Amino acid sequence: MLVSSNTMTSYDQIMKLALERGFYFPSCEIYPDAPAGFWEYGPVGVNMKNKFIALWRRELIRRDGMIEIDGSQIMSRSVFEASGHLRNFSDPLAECKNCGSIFRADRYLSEKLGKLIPEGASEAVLNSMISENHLQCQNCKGEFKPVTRFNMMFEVGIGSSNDVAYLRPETCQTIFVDFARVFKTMRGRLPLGIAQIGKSFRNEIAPRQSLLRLREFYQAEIEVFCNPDRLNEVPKFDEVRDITLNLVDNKFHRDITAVECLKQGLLPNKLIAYYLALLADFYSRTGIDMKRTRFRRLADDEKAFYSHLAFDFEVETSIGWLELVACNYRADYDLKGHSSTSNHNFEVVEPNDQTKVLPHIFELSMGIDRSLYSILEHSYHEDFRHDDRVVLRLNPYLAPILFGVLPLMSKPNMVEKSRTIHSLLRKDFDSVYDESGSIGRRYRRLEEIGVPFALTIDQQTLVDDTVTVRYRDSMEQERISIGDLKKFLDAKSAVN
RNA sequence: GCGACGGUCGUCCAGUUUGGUCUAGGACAUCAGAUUGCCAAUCUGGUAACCCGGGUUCAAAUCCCGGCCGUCGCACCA
Repeated sequence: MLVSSNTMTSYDQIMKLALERGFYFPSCEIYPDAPAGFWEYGPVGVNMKNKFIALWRRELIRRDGMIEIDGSQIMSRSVFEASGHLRNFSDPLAECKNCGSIFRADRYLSEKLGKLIPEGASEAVLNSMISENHLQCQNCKGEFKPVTRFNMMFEVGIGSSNDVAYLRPETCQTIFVDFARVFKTMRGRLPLGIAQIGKSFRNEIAPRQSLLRLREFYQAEIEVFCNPDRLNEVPKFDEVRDITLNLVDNKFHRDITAVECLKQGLLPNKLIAYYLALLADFYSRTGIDMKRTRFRRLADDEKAFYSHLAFDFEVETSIGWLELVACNYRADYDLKGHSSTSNHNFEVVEPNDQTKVLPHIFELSMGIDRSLYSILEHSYHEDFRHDDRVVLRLNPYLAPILFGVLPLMSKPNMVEKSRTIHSLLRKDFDSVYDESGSIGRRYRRLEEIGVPFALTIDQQTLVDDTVTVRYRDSMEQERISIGDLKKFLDAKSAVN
């Protein structure tokens, strides 16, 4: 039993580990004009990210029979006319002429005047309201410049004529735009999940806290296309009915199962219950402490403009509750929009009764970067019994490196044997070879980046072809013959 | 974006108050050699930094201005 604690794990400790060991670090850091909100994954981080994605594919995509696409990051202007992002993905801003403070014009007005400002109020309307009511900056009593709109999308110019296009602010638009072709060519049937992993781009005003609020970030999105009249026809629901969802609406329903949520009317239908449970099941395999997670039902004023019903999957971290996944019932908002803008027909035929239906969409929009941060924080332990060693207790299938090969002594015959053993395994697993420093130091180095196993080559190896396997968490050891190592490592790195 | 505070080796910190032996120091980490040989041992040696630009000055890590970045608060988070 590991005597340890991660109750003290802080953002700063994870940041330090990330910088020192190559998980992630600031983009363009050698130049003084490096903009905020852009971060790179180093060698260790990228391995972990790839493994997280592999787990996502295994536990969500393949498990549920979803299909996956990979689209362009730059998309045409029309896409965002149809999606509503050109209209809604921007805020009217009022800037003080004097001190430069910026306020959201509509909210500022409604706060100061005590009345509701309509969502789509034009700049002209907002300007005249400001001047009629003689509103001044609340910080310095300065006057406001005319209201401008700030859109969070990055604009790019295409070709020599610089035609306007945008970096996608969410990956899911590709899935909507491609839906008709993908559904047809893959002979789809509702309900069908179409998924995508990729980068999205948002011009955040104040990016902060490394991976937690980025301007360029990874999303893993799943769009479930469904028949709105058949949201309770989900035979697979029984597989997940007993999975725990910590649901929060106006009160916390801790340890409530998916099936109980349905019975109590906390979730509206089986389809939503099924996918929330699937998501919870996935995260329970990442090493995140599920006792420190919740599904929070968003109030109407918190929801995105396209969302009819929204649950955030949140994780408790040292800096508070962090949104990892947005689960939105988008209804027919997207396909309707793309349909009318493009004149493309997105209806599909239900095979059993030949009715035409415009699918509704339930979406699971996962932030990969935040997920990885949360896994790191929940996995970070200090072992007070052994010199406060830092142990990253990652599940083997998420560990950036599965094992290290270590000669006990740097004697030529032992080094040679170790290299031979490593070359037997290195193509099948992410691994390192290390002969530098004392054996204890090398163990410590490995466990800090979550390497679950160390294979130590000693005198006995040279005699009987066995190695010592040392376990990261318990520090226990056992002897395994070289011929069995691949099978052993396969078994140990399997998802359970 | 506003405000407050800050930015020195990979990481953490000393040095800035009062400009000058700072040719920038330490710890940890890292590399090489010696030694040891199953849990961060020891010894020796090495690599490695004043965020960027401008200004003041005989002289700037240190003072001033601007920018960039970071932390926190406000605002924002579709």
